[in-house]
Amino acid sequence: MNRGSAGDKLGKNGSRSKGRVTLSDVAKVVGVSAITVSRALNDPDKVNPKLRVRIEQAVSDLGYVPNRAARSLATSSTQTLAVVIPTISNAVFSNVLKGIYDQTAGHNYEVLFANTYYSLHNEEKVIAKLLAQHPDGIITTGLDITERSKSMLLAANIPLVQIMEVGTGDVLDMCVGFSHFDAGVAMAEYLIAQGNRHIGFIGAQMDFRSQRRMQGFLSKLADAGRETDKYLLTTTTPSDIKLGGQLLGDLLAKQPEVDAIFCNNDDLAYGAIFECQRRKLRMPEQISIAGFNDLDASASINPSLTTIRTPLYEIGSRAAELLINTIKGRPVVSKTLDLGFELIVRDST
Amino acid sequence: MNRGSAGDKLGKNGSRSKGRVTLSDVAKVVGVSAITVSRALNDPDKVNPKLRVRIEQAVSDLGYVPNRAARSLATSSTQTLAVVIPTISNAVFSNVLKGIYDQTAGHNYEVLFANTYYSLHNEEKVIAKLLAQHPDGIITTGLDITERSKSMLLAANIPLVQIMEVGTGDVLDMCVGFSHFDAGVAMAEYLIAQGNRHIGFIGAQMDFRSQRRMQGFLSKLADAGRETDKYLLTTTTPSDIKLGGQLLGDLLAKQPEVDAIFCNNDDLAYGAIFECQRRKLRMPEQISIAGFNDLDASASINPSLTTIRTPLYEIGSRAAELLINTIKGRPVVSKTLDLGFELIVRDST
DNA sequence: CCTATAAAAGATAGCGCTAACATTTGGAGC
DNA sequence: GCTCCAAATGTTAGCGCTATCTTTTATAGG
Repeated sequence: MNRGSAGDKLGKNGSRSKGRVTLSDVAKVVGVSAITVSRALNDPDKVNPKLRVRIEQAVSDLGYVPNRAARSLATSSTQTLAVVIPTISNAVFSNVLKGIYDQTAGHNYEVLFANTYYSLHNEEKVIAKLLAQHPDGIITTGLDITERSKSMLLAANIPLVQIMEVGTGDVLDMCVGFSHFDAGVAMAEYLIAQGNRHIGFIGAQMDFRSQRRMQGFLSKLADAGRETDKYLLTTTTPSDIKLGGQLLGDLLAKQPEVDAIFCNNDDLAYGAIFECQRRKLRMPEQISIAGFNDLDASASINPSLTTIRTPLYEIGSRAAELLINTIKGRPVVSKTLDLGFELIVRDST
Repeated sequence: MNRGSAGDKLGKNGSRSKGRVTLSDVAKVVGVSAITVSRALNDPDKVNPKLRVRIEQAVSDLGYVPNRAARSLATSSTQTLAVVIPTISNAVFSNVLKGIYDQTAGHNYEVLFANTYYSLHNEEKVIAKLLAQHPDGIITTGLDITERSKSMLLAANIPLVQIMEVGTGDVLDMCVGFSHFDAGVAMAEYLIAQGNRHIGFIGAQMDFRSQRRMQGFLSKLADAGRETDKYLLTTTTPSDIKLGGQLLGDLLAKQPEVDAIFCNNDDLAYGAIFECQRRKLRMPEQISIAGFNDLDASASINPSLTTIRTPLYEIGSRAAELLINTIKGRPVVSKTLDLGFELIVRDST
């Protein structure tokens, strides 16, 4: 049996429907009213068990699939959550997204997501686009948003969770993350305590959270009376592994005495380690390399990478949980969740 | 006149609605009918430019956001594509997904996706769930599906693209990918031509496509009169970097003479390379390592990894393109697209 | 001025579902 | 038998939008 060309948008009967089985088709077959079938499916306790069985049989015989658009229109609830992240092609956010999906899967919510590619202007556009779907709740990344985004989100009047960081700026509604500034501080403290003398920082992308990590890092270095600008190298180019090697090379060319580098993220750190390997620089004897996020490869690379483990999956699942609880009217203990971070010391420092 | 008396039972703002701005709110403000506002937004050429400007102004003043559920119901088109992939937490599929998103972003389609976690049973469930959203088209991964999945997909009567591989089994509708068997053959040919004597294979997950790669690889080895089972080590455990190191260790323990290994995917290859580094095995002099997919790190790792580049992003974008063209009734030249693969020779072999 | 025709705007009627209210049914209790 | 009440089912009226058809208004030509 062939599938028929997708061009026949209107059913054979010329009606506007696609000729799909509807609730009233089922109702007709069973000999009851449509609302009874609706109840049998959505609130089974309210229909006579015997009838219910007949209805379920008919639903299955006819292959009835509820039309969620119609349901949404009638209930003004879409059972949909919207998610705004910078980019899916970054393991950081695919981990977060996985947390969101695993959490929602059991709750019959659909997830819609969109990438901003780290642009606030794109963010406005995708927020508008996602809100047009009238999601029951929305997750956005970061606390830095434009006024326009803010007013759209507030006007939507749905629960909102801002993820990835806490402790900076205004939280519009709810918030799940950790302090990037503190993470930067923690790494600086550690590298200082390890006895490194010329401590550097390399960063790419330099979105708001990267900047906060850097600020925390530099503020601690300053407190300890260390150089801050001298061993600093950043770019707004999107981060990748190759770039880590280049930045390390550039920094070493300028300041060969640098003996420890905090890389903005693990990808850059991998690139830096590979470059050190090529230059036959012994880690950590000649140079220490540290990363951020504790992605998969960090434990296996040689030397294994000292990094900061961030609760990515948990951020996603807790944010989705908060959203769902709020939507369902369940009490929410705290509107802001600081999930912290953990310094993972390995062989690279 | 306005809609007044009929709705009065439900209070002014209709207690069922969420008090959002609707088309008729905009229409009232501008002093035209709702359908004119609808046209101004969806088919601007059909309304007088001056009026259109006033309508657009009112839309913006009121912060009107169209309700897509209502639109879907009226048009019986959801402007939604469904995507079924094994797991988002695998760079392979996040690349594919990115291609899908970038392609759909310009076409005002929403994307719904679900993970099967490599289980055919989960796949049935997520297909049912996604179809309940009445997507206008659907993308699924692989050609191996259950009868139940197949009949649901056919019953939905929407365009379908099966992605990731071509040339095996029955294509239900359309298909975009490449031949995993041929990729395995190509790698075997290359490793043989390089003069390796004891050529092995390590694999994890071992989903259908992994198996096909392995079959192609082994069949070529067999053709060349080489050992096939002796240097073979696979597991159904999900693949990750650490596992690559373990499998390499296990294989070397059994067969220390192995001098080349084709790893099921780049992640395993990275783990294998890291393990070789720790064992101070010189690559490629003592052992050659090859991977599959050409992920980001492959060009930077030491030694850089010989691998097979697969058109992941392109698979996603071409699949989405096919779907959209079919939905819009545009002619589709070919229902099956073999995008091929490319052997990337680097320093690890 | 009129008609002819195109362009612009409106009226009406649903899409498929469910909230709210209305009615019927089946027992329990007297 | 009857009343009373809860459980079960039904009726009605939209949710917000657009397909379709109809009417009005602008434009042109004679």
